Amino acid sequence: MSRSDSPISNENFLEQIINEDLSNGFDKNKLRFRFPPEPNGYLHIGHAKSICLNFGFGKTFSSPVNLRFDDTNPEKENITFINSIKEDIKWLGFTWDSECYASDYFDKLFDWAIHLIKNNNAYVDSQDQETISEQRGIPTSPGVLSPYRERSVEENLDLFNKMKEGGFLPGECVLRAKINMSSPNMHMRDPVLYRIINHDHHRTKDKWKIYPTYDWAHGQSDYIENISHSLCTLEFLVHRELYDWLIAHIPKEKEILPKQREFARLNLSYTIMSKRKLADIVKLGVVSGWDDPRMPTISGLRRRGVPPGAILNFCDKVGVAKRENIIDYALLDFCTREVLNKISHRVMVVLDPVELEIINYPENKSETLTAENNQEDESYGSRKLSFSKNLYIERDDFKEEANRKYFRLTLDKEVRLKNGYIIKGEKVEIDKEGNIKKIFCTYDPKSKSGSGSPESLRKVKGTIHWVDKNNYENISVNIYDKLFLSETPGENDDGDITTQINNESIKTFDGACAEISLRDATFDKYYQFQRKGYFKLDSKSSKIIFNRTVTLRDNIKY
RNA sequence: UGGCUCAUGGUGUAACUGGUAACACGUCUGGUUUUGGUCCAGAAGAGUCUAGGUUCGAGCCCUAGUGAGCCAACCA
Repeated sequence: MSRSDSPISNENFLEQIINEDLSNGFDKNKLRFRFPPEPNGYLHIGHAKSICLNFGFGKTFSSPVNLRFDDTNPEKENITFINSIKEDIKWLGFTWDSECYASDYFDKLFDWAIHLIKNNNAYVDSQDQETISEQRGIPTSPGVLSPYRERSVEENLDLFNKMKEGGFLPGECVLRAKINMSSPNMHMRDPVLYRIINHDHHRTKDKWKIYPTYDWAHGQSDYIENISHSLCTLEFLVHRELYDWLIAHIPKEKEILPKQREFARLNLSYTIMSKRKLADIVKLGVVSGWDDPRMPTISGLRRRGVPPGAILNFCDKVGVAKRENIIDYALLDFCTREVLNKISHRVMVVLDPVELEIINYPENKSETLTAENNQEDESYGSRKLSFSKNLYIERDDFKEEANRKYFRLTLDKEVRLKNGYIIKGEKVEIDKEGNIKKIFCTYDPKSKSGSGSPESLRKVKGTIHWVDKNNYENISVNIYDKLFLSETPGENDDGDITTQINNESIKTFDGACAEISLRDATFDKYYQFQRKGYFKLDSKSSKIIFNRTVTLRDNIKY
């Protein structure tokens, strides 16, 4: 097969690395990956990239993927976050092999720390944080050695045990690896392995007074779990030297030495990925919560109506590489529409209603029309629509007069009522303020949709949606816009993310009129309000409230 | 007067062991259409940060610049 017609999509650099390892003799059955979130917040679209990457490798190599909570900082972590993380991963459609916790390895980690001490590779430093930080120096010049660096093994053992027993206050002392205070890599300048934290842990409760740092816990957890490839974002690249050093200095108990490799994190235009800043706008009440439909969290996107498949496609299209990137939000919208177009139930909803009366339609007549639920897929069936003399149409679907680029209803021109008849605007009733009160039209009785009559086959320029004034459901609709004003809000906020907030990011239409079928709207369905966009029933309300997921692609050129 | 990483159309990602740039989004045309949606057809848009070098030939290799990012938490 020639290169040009190869169906194989290009593998990213990480997949190439794995394939190289395989061709160098690494046993395919020993491949194992992991997704290691810290349970200190909700997962966002950036995490989705990492999830898709790791679980994606799990699929392409038929390898297990662990879900491991990096729970080494009890002050910031809690069970709520753990539960939300698990829910989000499941919703995306992935299944983890083992559910692991770094905290499960605290005993092991402690033993290995003793091992380091005994081998003169770690020591207890009795200086405060500020002093240690000063001694570490700056990247361009070497640091200075701690005066406690040469304590005897016995003394270190003694002090470390005392740390464990709660014999010291937080900040009084730490356990440090003894590596190289002149390394150009700051992380090699005797990094802290353990610190004292007086805080109950959500799993180990009050068992521990000391907690391992990220560097001490992460690589070792990978090692314990037999992770073959530990994939993380670029900012951890400088940690790799330490990652490898620590694994090289603990007892050799495992066959597989995990390999850390780094890729660029996802950035999305007009949004922030910083968990801290996301937590800030939640705390400040800028949004209603982590799952506010405007949030870039998985739960926010879910509530907004973005289907999991769209997120998966998006992560696939975004690619994996090592350079800084800002993905155009339009790509996410495209992925969302792409799947929603196939699966959504079409319905008619008038967001901003104005009355339309059909002059020549019999006064007390009412008829039932049939409409397809999804022209992309016949299996979605059809539904009944009620039609009568008085209807509601969208206020901006009418203009008394307009140029020929305007395809909607005007006086003297014909348009089709979707699934109904062809009508012609005749006159308008205007109130004292000059607002259109009511529109009058005539209809062609022979033009009924689907009747097959010559009249019904007539070409008209526009089709508008409508709802029967005598038979509709009043609903509320949330229309969302971007939460942030700037394309790169995190870079323009001068430390205060609230300065970047778009105050018009939500508009609610409480007087929307929906066809009656929406009385039976369900949470599991995705809807398209024809000509208006894709909508999802809000999962947090008992009333009928719809959230607009995304508009339809719009090509209007006036 | 540090170390490391990166640099390809507007955005993102490709280009096998070097053979003069591809795909997707976006943009623009036209067609179809009972959603200004979908679908179909097509177009514009980079000569690969700069300067040298190696080579018959370089986006790919080398050197030097330039620009961007990361690192000096007892966060992850």
